[in-house]
Amino acid sequence: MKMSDIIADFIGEMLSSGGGVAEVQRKSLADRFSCVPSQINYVIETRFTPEHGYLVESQRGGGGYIRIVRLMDDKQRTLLEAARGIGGRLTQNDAARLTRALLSAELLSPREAQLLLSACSDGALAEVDKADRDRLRAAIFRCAVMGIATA
Amino acid sequence: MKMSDIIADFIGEMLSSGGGVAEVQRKSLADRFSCVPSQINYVIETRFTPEHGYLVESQRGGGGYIRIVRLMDDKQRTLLEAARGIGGRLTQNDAARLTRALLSAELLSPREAQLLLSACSDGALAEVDKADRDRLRAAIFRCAVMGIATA
DNA sequence: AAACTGAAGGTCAGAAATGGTCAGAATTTT
DNA sequence: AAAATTCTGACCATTTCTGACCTTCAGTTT
Repeated sequence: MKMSDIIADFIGEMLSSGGGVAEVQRKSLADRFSCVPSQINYVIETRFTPEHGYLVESQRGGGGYIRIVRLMDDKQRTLLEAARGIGGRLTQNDAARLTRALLSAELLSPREAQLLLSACSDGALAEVDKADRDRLRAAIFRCAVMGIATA
Repeated sequence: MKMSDIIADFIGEMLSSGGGVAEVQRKSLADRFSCVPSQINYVIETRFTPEHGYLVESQRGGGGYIRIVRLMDDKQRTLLEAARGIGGRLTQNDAARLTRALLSAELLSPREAQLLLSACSDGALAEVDKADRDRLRAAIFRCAVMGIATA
């Protein structure tokens, strides 16, 4: 198997386990596969292009990175799945985590994420009994996400 | 995570909890993050510029400080006013009307409008007593709009 | 009032840490 | 053998971080 394929597979794994987002450092990856850094560029340029359904962002300098995002063709479908996956209760932390995930998968814009989070924050639900909050939060979150998924 | 990002986040937190204003001392901040003071300048110069919507004032000498102020643009201000204008109760119809208004004023995108409306729809609040719904809806709506206005 | 002093903050050049590009060599496929 | 693909390395660009040196301000001393 060619090195490029091995590296591409590795990135594919990262994408799967990372919910569609993989962030790597060029040098580390190159070291791991004992190749030259530009090899990583080659792999990305030949297998993770927009035509293949990927989006790549990178940042140079200290702490730099290369982030590969799998664009889902049917974002709405994924959103819908996410909404269905929400259980009967949702803590504020869980809501934040889920929102971050949807955000990094680019299923929501930053503003939409903020809107969603604020709408089901403890602040918004202040007048609701603590015991009921997480259930209500789950309902609001689910409805909101389904709302835009089926719009 | 890069030091610059960590420091920027810290300042962001201060801005949020400080209602859009954060006042720091360069040396203390640098000490807290074990970096050189000019690093603080770097962070401010790269992430809290006027282009990013911030205003920075500083004062040298004893008791000196650096104050970072988050500026709101007109849209944010208008959104905030809209949020403040929401009374203690909001019917689903009123929510829809208000949302349409914000939408046609281009203060919200269609998706944001849909998200907002779904989040405080009767569907989302099904488990809440009818008598309480409009009050809760007002709270959710207000929080959500303020959330994006002050993001 | 003027000078001094110590405590801030400001600037800037350069080092360090990453990622990007591209021409050409090596290898594989046709 | 020709064409296409893969790999490498030299050189470039960008971002972050550091430190030496500079400026300003408030309070204290003369």
